[in-house]
Amino acid sequence: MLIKKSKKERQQLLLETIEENPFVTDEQLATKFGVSVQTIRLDRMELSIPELRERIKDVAERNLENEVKSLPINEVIGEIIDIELDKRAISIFDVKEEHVFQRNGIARGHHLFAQANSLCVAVINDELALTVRSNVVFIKPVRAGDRVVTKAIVRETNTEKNRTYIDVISTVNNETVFKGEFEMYRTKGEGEQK
Amino acid sequence: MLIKKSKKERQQLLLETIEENPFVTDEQLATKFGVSVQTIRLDRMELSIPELRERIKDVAERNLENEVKSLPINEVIGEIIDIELDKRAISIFDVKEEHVFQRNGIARGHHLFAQANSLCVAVINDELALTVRSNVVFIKPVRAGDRVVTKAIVRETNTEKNRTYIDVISTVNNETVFKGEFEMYRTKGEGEQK
DNA sequence: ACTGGTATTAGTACCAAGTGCTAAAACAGA
DNA sequence: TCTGTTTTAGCACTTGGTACTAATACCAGT
Repeated sequence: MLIKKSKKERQQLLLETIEENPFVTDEQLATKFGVSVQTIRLDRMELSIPELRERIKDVAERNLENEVKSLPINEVIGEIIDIELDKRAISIFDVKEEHVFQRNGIARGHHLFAQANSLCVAVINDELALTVRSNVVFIKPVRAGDRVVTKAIVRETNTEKNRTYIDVISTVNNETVFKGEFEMYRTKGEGEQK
Repeated sequence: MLIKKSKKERQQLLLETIEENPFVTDEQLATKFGVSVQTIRLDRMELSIPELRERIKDVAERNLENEVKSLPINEVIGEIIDIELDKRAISIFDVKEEHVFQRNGIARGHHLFAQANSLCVAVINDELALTVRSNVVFIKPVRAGDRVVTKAIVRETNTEKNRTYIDVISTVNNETVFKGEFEMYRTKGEGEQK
């Protein structure tokens, strides 16, 4: 196992080792590569790899940020840019890296659904609006960088049944990428508020 | 600001301070509370709070785990607890405050949709799985604190059309809260991988 | 074989942020 | 005043380093 590698090989391996396990000390690395601790330190210097404690701190800090970041599936998904209560509404949603499958770069369906669903809730002029049922179609893949424009149009409100029916169409560059029908529950009929 | 607190008060505050910012040194704490470093150390001992480096390491370790998990599982809303590829899968999702409308405490529909949609993607044993269409029904409101158990059952796979049809049922305490049918696109038929 | 340059090792002093231990003060209540 | 708790001080030691100097070792070219 302890066949002496060249400096370059060792440094490459060093990078990989630390990448994989940032918690390893110089001492352990020295033993692993069969060189002195000083050599490891020279290597780290050349590769500008920080010392153990700094590495650990970086990991800790980086992930403390992530915790804050992982909450954004929160209020309204997308930004509402136009709304006429109980009639129609438009929102835009900029697709970012975190919304797509890293494997193929295509947006996860539930983000498009979330934008449409949020918009339906928003367009209803009522204290309580809940989604009862929906039929949706994902027509064309959406990718990071795309700006999704979603329009919700109220088709019908049935006051006896406390229901509102909404049609939703999402487009990217004027091409339809998503369509849906939403049946929403509401406590009061339109215009009956307050 | 430097009104001397009682030992108990100080220790309570110490706990909160460190909880909120694990990166604080004994020195800084001593200054903050207007006591000596030794006092802080006694306090930490009594409260069995580990030293700075250990705390940082804990954060780093905890989050490194999360990171590893968040590659496969960040892709999924909810935690998959059982899966038989191309057949069935079960995930659980604990509804928290951030998932509900603050107005009425009811979970936003798109979170339930996201859990179901994620599960459908996961159950498909294929490199590429995309949602094409779905019909969903929100049967009963879900609230913060509820644990949603979602089962996805593959109904049919049509290899010529590259489609898989999946039925999803979500329950809270054995009561159905959500139902859905998902039509998924896949590149290959089941069992054709590699 | 001699010289030079790179690579490696050794050794020292120093640092941060501690632990562990002992001992002296300070304070508080009966 | 005595007693017990709380706080402070001081010192030796630990880890995992940095910064720096100096000595070797190795390898190639002439």
